[in-house]
Amino acid sequence: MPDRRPRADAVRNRETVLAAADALFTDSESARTVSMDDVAAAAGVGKGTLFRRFGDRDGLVRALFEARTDSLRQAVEHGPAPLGPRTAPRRRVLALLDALLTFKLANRHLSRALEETGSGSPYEATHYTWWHGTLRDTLLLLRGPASREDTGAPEAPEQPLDACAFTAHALLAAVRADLVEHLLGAEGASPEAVRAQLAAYAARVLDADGAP
Amino acid sequence: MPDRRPRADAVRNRETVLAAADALFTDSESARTVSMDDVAAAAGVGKGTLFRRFGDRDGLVRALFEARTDSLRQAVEHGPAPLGPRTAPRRRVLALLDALLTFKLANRHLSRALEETGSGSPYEATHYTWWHGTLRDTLLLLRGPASREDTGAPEAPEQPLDACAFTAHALLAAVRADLVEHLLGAEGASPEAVRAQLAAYAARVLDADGAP
DNA sequence: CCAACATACGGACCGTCAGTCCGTTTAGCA
DNA sequence: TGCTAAACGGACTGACGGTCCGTATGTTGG
Repeated sequence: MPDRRPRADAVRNRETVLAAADALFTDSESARTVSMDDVAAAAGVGKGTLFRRFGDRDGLVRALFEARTDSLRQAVEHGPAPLGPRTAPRRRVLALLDALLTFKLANRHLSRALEETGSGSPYEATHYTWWHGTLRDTLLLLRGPASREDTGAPEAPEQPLDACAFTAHALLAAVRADLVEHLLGAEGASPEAVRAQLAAYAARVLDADGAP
Repeated sequence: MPDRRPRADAVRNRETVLAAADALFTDSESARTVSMDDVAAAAGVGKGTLFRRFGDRDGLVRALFEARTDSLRQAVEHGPAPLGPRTAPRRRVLALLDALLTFKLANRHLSRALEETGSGSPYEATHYTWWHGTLRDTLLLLRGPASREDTGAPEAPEQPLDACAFTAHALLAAVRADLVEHLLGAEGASPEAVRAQLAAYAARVLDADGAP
């Protein structure tokens, strides 16, 4: 009883829908103005097909986001410096943040859609927990393996809330899509200015990190 | 043709609605599960009344938030140290962040409702721009008056994106309602732990702030 | 090449919800 | 007490996310 490969028209439609949704999102001001009917119509596909493929609105946005994000993720997980895992921690943290910010700058609307469309908070999304885990682990390295028995009492598998985890959250919060959008839009900042400010900010956080 | 004072039943209803909405929000898991019909029913008031008073969903949430936030705002604008304007900058920044976080810890659901219900981004909301302005100005003082004749450079009303403004955004992002909720909920942190982590994080940012 | 089956398709349909409209009620005033 | 402007309430509308099911089509075994 082997699982058959998916039908040809199915995969074709999947691509069509993804492309249509992408175009719609990047063209529209707010992601909320794009309805599922719009996507279906733009893709020349029935609504049923849309929901069958992606489950719900969230699923569509997630699928699109993952497709666009895949190469970045590869680079972080297996690539060379400065994003890859063999980079020196401090440099890598800065590179990770800059890469994430750059992606959001280039895909503002999609990123906003992802963060605001979630039925729950964006913090439950697997892509967030992945970024957070990666960043936290790198911060842990940066801080040095020495100070690592303190956070948890020897027998406490549940750390209350370790400093690296919080720092990772706080740094990621600084590149949230709606903030980025606001800086670019209402505050009229250039992408380069935002990147420069983030880099300076992150450097300040890191430089103070080791020394209490 | 003086504007008459509002009718007695109108103000009574306003309070009733606000109280009902507050109760509903704090009881419900996600603010999105509270419909306007729910509020109207709980307040024992017609839907028309609700919308006449508050304009739309956003208006209701904003009104409620402002009512709950008012005393804090007073304390920041005119109160004594550590929140008031006469506090030493470093101490005041820490106090502001802690006060804001404490408020969000105590009013999780309302705060989340405020941030996620906005038709636009939360960054356009006046309460955000107020917090951001206050924080930025205090950071400016902290950094020293030296580097500061530029803001109102006679001919440059548009600064590109100054470091204090960005830092203020980044620090405020660390206390966003959904992050706070996540830390408390999914990560099981205690309110005190979150406050401690935020204080430590902010201190790191500030201590590095002066020295490039 | 054909038949039969699994899979996918489409769009009518449903429930919910924000927001509107308008006929009715009532507070406030002279 | 009677008049009027203000407020009230709830039926109604339009839009949207999501479901259902009869129909069409790619795929596979004979």
